Amino acid sequence: MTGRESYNTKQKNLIINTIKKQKNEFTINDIYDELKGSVGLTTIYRLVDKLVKQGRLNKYIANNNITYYQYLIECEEENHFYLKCEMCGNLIHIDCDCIGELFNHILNEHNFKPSKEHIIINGICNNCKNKK
Amino acid sequence: MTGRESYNTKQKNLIINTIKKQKNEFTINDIYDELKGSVGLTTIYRLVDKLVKQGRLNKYIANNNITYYQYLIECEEENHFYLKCEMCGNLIHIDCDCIGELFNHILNEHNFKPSKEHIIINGICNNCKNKK
DNA sequence: TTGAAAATGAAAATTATTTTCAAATTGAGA
DNA sequence: TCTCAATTTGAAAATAATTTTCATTTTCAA
Repeated sequence: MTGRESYNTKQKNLIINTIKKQKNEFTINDIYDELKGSVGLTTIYRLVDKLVKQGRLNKYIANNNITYYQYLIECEEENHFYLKCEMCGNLIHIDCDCIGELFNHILNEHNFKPSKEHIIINGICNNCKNKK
Repeated sequence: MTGRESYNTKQKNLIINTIKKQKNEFTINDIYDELKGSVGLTTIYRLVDKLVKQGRLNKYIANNNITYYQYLIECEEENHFYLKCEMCGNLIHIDCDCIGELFNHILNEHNFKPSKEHIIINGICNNCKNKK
């Protein structure tokens, strides 16, 4: 029984809702632009940081050297597997045994225990492939 | 026939050699510390950036929020697949059909064309698993 | 209610990275 | 070997991103 861990606030709800509304990747500034006047920049940095530590957001540096975040679907499955289209930016959540099979293979054949975490593979989605 | 593309310099060689000597991930400062007096910080930033763009270095933000780089093995294979131990930091290059099979599966079953690039899966290596 | 813990946000501080620009270096061709 | 334009370098300045500080406000269990 340690002290209280967290309080609910208007700002937290606003930030989380705004994050969930983002189609794909987003930056700190995307969120700030929508919430200017309601939530301070510092608060956004703080909550986003916490979400990254909790594994609910993926943080990465893109080719253009900008730091992006992606909201990752919450579910009970152990391995989350995503395909990310480099053209349209879509993040496609895959629910398929293939990733579990790969992980088993790695465990058994390569003696390596993969972390249960989000795997993102980049490429081109079907839509964009046909457009070209 | 455009003009010359690149000149060889003492500094470039020093930086590349120092990068190759790093055991695993490294920071800009790791390189700078070794080359202080011989190469300026700006020059290191510039070459490392170029190597990232060429795909010879992997750049990422770790949990501690520090930007790390990893030297990736140069080879002709299309898909480079690595296992990275979260305990000892070892980066293990895997030469196995499993990743090609996964990529074929993604292409055929999920209608998505994965990029031919470096895939890194985190976890715990056999050595460290046994130590615990 | 009350009050201790947690959260907020503006400003300041810090840190990482990029730009600028004058000087030095490179290397192909004369 | 010399020349010279293109490239590279690096110190300093500028910029941009992120974190810290701290006084104030909010939350929520008792």
